[in-house]
Parts: sequence; C-alpha cells; structure tokens
Amino acid sequence: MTVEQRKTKSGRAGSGTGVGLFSPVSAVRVSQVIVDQIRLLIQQGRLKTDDRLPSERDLCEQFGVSRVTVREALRVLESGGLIEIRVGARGGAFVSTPSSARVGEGLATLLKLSPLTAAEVTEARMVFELGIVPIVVDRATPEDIAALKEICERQQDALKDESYSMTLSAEFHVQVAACTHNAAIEMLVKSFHGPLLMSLEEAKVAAPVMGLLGSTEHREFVDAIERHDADQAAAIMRAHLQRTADRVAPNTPAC
Amino acid sequence: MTVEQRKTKSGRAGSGTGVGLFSPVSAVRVSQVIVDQIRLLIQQGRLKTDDRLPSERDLCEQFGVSRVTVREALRVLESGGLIEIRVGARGGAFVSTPSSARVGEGLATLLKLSPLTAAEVTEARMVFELGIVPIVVDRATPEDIAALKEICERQQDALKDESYSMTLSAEFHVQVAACTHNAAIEMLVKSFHGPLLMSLEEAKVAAPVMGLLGSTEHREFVDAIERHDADQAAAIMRAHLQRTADRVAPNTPAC
DNA sequence: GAGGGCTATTGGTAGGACCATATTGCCGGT
DNA sequence: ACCGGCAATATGGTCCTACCAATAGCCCTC
Repeated sequence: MTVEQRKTKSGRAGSGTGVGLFSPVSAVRVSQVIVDQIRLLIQQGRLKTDDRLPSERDLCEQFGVSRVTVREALRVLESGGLIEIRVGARGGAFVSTPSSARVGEGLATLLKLSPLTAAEVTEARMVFELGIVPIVVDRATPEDIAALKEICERQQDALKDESYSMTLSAEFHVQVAACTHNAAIEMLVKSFHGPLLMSLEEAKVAAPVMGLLGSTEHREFVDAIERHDADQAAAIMRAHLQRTADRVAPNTPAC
Repeated sequence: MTVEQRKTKSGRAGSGTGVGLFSPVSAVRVSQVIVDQIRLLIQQGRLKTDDRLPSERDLCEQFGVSRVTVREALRVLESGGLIEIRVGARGGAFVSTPSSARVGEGLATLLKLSPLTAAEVTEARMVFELGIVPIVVDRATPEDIAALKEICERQQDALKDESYSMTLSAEFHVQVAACTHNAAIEMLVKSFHGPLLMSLEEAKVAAPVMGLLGSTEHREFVDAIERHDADQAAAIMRAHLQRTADRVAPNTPAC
C-alpha cells in the first residue's frame, strides 16, 4: 500500500491534504468522495454499461485509500444500482444500467415509510394513468393494440382456471404505458406497478368478481383505443381505476 | 469481540450456521442480512423516526460480526436514506424518514443514465402537472392561494433585480402540487423539480424574457384557480409547460 | 473432452490509531 | 456565593493495516 501521501501510518488521507498548509480539511467522508467520482465518471459516459472497474486493490492504490474505504464506496454504488459486484476470478465491479425496478423499489420504501395513505398513492397513480390516455390514443400502433389484446386474452384464460392475479393486471397497465412510446412514462408506470402495489394491496385475488370486471374493462378500453375515442377510453380507465381506489380507500391502512 | 459463535478466528459467521449440519450456507452477504434486518425493523415501525440505533461497536457485538461489516450495512442504509449518521458524542445512526429529495435523486440518476431524451422526461412531467390541475382547483384553500400569490410576488421582485432563477419557478410548481393536499403527489412533483430539472436544463437563466413570461403565466394561473376555472387553469398550465418543452426539445440532449 | 488445480478477486475478521463533539466539572473572577 | 470560560473525559464515527476464507473463471493435464 502506498503511504507516501500520508505522514503517519494512519493519518487521514483526505484528498491529498496533510501537507500542513492548512488546506481545508476534507470535511466530507472519503468514501463519499470516491462514490461521487465514480458516479460522475458513469454519468459522463466515460464508464459505460458492462465496463469493469479496476479491482478493489487497484482502486485503493489509485485513490490512495485503504480497501475498507473503497469497499464502502462500492457498497453505496451497488445499493444505488449503478454497479453490480461479482465475486470470483474475473469478478469485480461492473457498471450496470439501473433498472426501473430499482427505482421503483426506492419509491416503494419511500412511500411505505412516509405517512402516506394508500388512498393518496392511488390518487397519484390515477392522475398519471389517466393523463397518458390521450397520448396513448394518439400514438398507439396496430402492434401496440395487438399486444394489448393478447394480454386481454391471457386474462380471460386466467379467469377460467382461476389463476388470475394482480400481476396480469399490472402487465396490462404497463403495456398501456408502453403505447405512449415514451420511455420515461413507461418507467414511471412500471415503478408504480412494481413492489409498490404488490405491497399496498395485499387483497390481491380477494374478489374473483373483481378480476372479471377488471378484465372486461380492459377489453373495452382497448376497443376505445382502437376507435381513437380518447374521451371514451379516458372514461373507462377512470371508472376502472376508481373502483380500485374505492376498494383501497375504506381500509385506509396508512402504511 | 465475542468469538464463541465461530469455529476459527475468521470463519464465516453466516446466520448462526456452522454447526456442521449442512445448513444452507449463507449465500448472501452478511452485511446485506444486517441491512435487511434493520430495514425490516424500520418498516415494521419497531424503530421510529429519530430513534437512535446502538453504536457501531454495540451493533457488531449484537450481530456477532466485525465493525467493517456493520459499517458497510450502515452505509447502504444511509445511502438509501433510511438512516442518518452523525459523528461526535451523542452521534450515531438515527432513523430518518426518507425525503423526497432522496428518491428524486435516485429518479434523476435513473433518468440520466437511461437512454431517455429530455423531451420524454418533460412530457412525463407535463402529464402529471396537468393532471393534477382539476384536483388543485377543487381543493385549494384560501391559504394555499395566498401562498401561491406570495411566491408570484417574490418572482416579480426577483425579475426586477435580475435574480430570477429556475429555483423560484420550481418553488411555484411544488406549491401548486401542495394544493392537492396529497402528500404522494407533492412528493412526486418535488422529485421532478429536484436534481432532475436542475441537471436537465443547464440553460437556466438563458432567456430573461422567459422569466417574465413564465412569471406572468404563474400569476394568471393563480387567478384561474381562484375563480375555480379548471379549464382555463389547465389551458394556462399547458401553454406554460409547452413552452418549456419546446425549449428543451430542439436540443435533444439525450442525457 | 472432462476434471482438477491455479489464480485473481471479493467477503469477512481483528485490532488499533485518530478525529469530532457533547458533557462535565474545575477554577478563577466577580 | 454565583457564573462564565476552559480543559478533561466519554462517546462514537472514520480510516488504516494485515490476514484468512470462499468463490468462480481459466488453463492445463490426463
């Protein structure tokens, strides 16, 4: 381990400080500085997806810190979804594109830990999913509509053998968002339908009649889209979401 | 350090495994297990906001791991916004309610690292901020409207001495979201106006005329709210956001 | 071609030195 | 006797060194 920057064997490395010229002492954590540096490198595109960072030992040498510090930085980056760490030979830290699942998870814990009622979350979801309807009507391609119909059919089948679940419904709503051909919107809706709803509505398959109704509405919605009838589509979606909202409101399970 | 659970001085602690009964070796990281445990405690409400966790040294003893491992776990929790770490006497790890800023940051990096165009993000923002207008009109109290007017006045003042900045505009939009009296919506809008827009539109004070126009529209919007004229308010907001969208679209700076 | 050793790399431990900060208590001045 | 400032102490995070264990891809041998 190179020690030339440090006077004593465990003097704070800081950021090259320690020469005694009263340089502003690094008030921030060393590991945080490393996190920021690597994050910046990734955001600038100088480190691309699947690129491999140097090994922990190399990094300590380059940063002039100990392995522990580097590892803390890697942990933070990993928990933020920016890198993925693999063990074993040819292992190491690899840059990974953060998935919507990751951010959805963060959003879910945020909502769970905050004093938010399920009703509030549902309302926010309604605003968003209703707001995109005009865009969906405008941009949905025949392929999009075919994909939606395919999901509807799978839901009908699932209803028959009673395997209908919240997951199928979520799939439909995500596919609707995909019809906007806007990756940002799709990602946000995905975030909503990720761990969030799963945790919020434990009453998943509570009412079988729910599934039947929901499935029918899904189909009517697709038809409206196909007719380019934005008003009708919005009305259906509003009723569809409102029913979910009504079901979730009475419980008012704060978290 | 208590070592009684471990056979050798550095045997993997696992989760109390090691008795030799071929118990499934803890394939996961020890620090991750600690993270999960503490996270669970917080989500269950057994650790509440501002509660103080035991000190690092106590935690190692209770978990039967080394300090490095505990510290890695604390780092992850801190980066996730679940705890806040203070140094010095009476310091330690304190449970903190994750702020919208934190999740907004995660959202921002996600959006920046994903192949999203600024136009897509702006469109998503438009959908949301337009969608809440009816709710705002419906629920805004006189106090809410007074707060909005106050911001407008501050913007007028700022225009005079040329200190108008994006921050003031963001403040207005967040206050509008607050008028919904829905914490989830407010948090999402805050997330949008957090680090995301700041990084997206470096052209902050590019056009002074922009600020003038924007400020005027803000004021007209408030008036429409006061009249409970949802259509007019939505129209103003649409034009207002559209102008921002148009400004950001031509550049098409992917990230 | 299949299997076993090699090696690079992460995961974890122990123990210690250092730094930051709040509390406490002493001491001198008033 | 009271009070303000200052130093000692206790608490607790931050970082270091050195070591060992587990893992997984690669290559070499059979």
